[in-house]
Amino acid sequence: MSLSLYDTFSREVRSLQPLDGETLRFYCCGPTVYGPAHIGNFRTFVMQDVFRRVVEASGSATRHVRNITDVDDKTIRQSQEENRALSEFTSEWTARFHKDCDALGILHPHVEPSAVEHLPEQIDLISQLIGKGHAYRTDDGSVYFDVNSFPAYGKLSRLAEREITTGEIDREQSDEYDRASAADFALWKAARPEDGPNHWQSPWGQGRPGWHIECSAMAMKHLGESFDLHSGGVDLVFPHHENEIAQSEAATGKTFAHHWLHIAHLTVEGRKMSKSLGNLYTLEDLAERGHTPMELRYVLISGSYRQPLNFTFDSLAAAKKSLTRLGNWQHRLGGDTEIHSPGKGDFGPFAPVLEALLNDLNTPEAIGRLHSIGRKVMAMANAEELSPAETKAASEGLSLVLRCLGLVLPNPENAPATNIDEPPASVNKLACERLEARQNRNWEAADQLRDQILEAGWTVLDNPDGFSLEPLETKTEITDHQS
RNA sequence: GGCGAGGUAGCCAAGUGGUAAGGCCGGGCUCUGCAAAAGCUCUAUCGCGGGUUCGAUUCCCGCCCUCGCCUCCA
Repeated sequence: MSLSLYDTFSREVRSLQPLDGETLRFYCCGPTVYGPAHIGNFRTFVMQDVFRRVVEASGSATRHVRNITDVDDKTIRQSQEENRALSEFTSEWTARFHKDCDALGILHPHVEPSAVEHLPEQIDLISQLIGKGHAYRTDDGSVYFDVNSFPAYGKLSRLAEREITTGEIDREQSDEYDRASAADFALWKAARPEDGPNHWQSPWGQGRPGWHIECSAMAMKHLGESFDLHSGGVDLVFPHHENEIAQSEAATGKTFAHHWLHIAHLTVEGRKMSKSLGNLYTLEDLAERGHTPMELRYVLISGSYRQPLNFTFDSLAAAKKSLTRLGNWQHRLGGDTEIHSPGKGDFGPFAPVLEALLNDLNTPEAIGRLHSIGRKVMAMANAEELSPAETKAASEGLSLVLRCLGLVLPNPENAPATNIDEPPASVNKLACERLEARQNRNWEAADQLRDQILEAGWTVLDNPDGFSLEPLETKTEITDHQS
């Protein structure tokens, strides 16, 4: 069974099968590494990860390329401001990105090309475009793509149906880069003083590549001139992906990507994320509030990728509870807890979950089915109504589902892992006394001791082996502002 | 203004031409000395007004509201 997936280009849900019959080749626009990625960025990367996992579960191999944008306006400006070498600056943020991705259980792409390491490929592509009359050099040594030379321009974003705001070019841009038509976009940008040492030799003089060209060059290098699917956030539909199509197809005459996957944006508490609103959260910000990356992952896949998703701290708390519950199930059924890709397998009683995922990556439906099927299966398991074979099937099915979703669940046996603080000896002593009182069935004394422990700022929880102590929730509410 | 998406229970969020998945919260119950945890269970007629239909939340029209993109933001 293959995946049906909405295609931005044709605007319909289409069955997705590898062009070469074997390996589904796809390209994801990666991060610009000039700072920490925020949870909105991660929605895209997490959904792309689920996409890959589902394709692999459906039986296809994949070849996943995701770039690192390490040479552009933002990386150059920021590194210059910090007085640091571009490569040092970007490799630091690249490392941070990798760390975050790992924490979120995002599989590593098979190839992760860096823009600055693919300058020859980009220059070559630009040369081809000039040669074929699709691009021109300006007096300052920049090169632009001539949009008028490519009649199909705008077909992805249906630009023809829009009112193009020509003439409304940013003043600063038009002063510095002298393009012929407002719609034309830079393939190569001539060096500017403020770029510092960040310019490279080209047939058109010192400069650096434009933003869009890197993806065309790297995608074609690592996936071929024509490949299965291209993906990114919705904001990339125009102009980034539109421009990629124009550059690539003008150069090769072939269809660039056969399917376009775009992930809708994340809003935060009902509002667009922005620096001025102070709601651009990073994984670090969430960690400071006591939330784990997996909780975020769960939230990010709890809505349809085609719809804007509203992130709230309540949903993060809900995710924690759900994960705990799923973790209990997995523990009781005894499945494995690896993060790796699912591959093809028998989903057993959880087959309807895979079905939901194959239906345009319907992750909310899948999660709903996971819960309702899981509840039934666990009820039977608890009533000891499952044969060993059925238990095994359920266990394997659950593991496969979790791997499709990329969820790594908390193990109830190491449950209080969040509690790093050791209780002071005095509190511990009170708790021991309370245990003794309980063993003597002296409930009054036990309750009194619990009150004392509470006053000391700790909660005592009874369990079969004795007790555990947890610090009282210091409710740092969400009222504090981001700086 | 152009293009696009959407308004479903306190919150998040699916879905269907035949009277609405799931999660969280809340209520009730079971278990437990009490708690906690866990388990069970209850809770919506789908923005407003028309229309098509035997029947619409699901299709069409109008209105109100929200949101995204419109040149380098995932």
